Amino acid sequence: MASVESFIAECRIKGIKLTGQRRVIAQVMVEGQGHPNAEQIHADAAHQHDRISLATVYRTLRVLRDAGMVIEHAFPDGRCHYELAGRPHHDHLIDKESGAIVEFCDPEIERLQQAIALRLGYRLTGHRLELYGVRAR
Amino acid sequence: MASVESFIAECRIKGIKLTGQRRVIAQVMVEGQGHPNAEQIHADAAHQHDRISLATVYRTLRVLRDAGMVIEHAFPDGRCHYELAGRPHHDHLIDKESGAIVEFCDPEIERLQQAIALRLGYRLTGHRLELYGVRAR
DNA sequence: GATCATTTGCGAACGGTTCGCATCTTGGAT
DNA sequence: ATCCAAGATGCGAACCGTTCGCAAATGATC
Repeated sequence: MASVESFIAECRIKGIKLTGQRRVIAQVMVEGQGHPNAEQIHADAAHQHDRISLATVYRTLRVLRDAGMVIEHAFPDGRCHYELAGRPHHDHLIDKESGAIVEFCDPEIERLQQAIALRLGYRLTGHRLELYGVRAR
Repeated sequence: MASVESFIAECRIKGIKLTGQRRVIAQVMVEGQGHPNAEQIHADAAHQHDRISLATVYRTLRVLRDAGMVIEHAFPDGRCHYELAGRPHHDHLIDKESGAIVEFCDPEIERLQQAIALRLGYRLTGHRLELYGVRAR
């Protein structure tokens, strides 16, 4: 998902009605980085659109999530954080001191998770792996 | 933590004041099984004590958690679930259909998590690993 | 048993998220 | 370009799990 344009195009293809607010939220998600929560997205969006409510941010994120265009993570700060879907799969390491979020992917862990689920008699449909740590000195 | 008695004894050692309500909650945690949430603990406790509020359950669980005697998990149903601490470390596989929670432990995954954190320049202080799946037919 | 810090129940508050509703906007059809 | 139905928006209230404030009750220590 390189550009706002292609994101908007995908919305159209998926039958998601486009409004001024939604375009702004799309831009914030595509051009922003990291794993913002709804409040941060709202703040960024408000910067470009003077008439956008937090409720609309939540509603739009839900629409995008249900369309598979955005991924929602319930992080342990008690809020949901959002990121663009379609990027390579990864998990998260969360810096307990700064709150910084580092992405990583380990094929070996992914493989093991499959194996464990299978061993327990389950078909894996998803997983959540978060590491918490502090910078090593 | 085999018995309610030893749990109570540990409370005394740790300076946790014992009340009727706390004894009942201790019993529910020690003799119950699984990963109940506060509401379920409250329901079980109310069965043995006719004067126990949900607020007390939360307060007691917090005391026990802070004392390291109970572990709190924020599962994706939006509630916190509790289990006795001191048992061997494990992670959880959650049945997306029934809500059943299966415990597992994989030393290899534990080792990999350490290695990943280190590789990213962090000292691991904790982790959360949940697998979601459905029964394989 | 008296004392005093702690704990309790109650109901209100909290924080993130969702909802209800009246109003406004969008996008397809004309 | 204009109209219209379907759908989106802002606002504030509601929601839900959890926490808090307070006056009353209880437990550990003497």
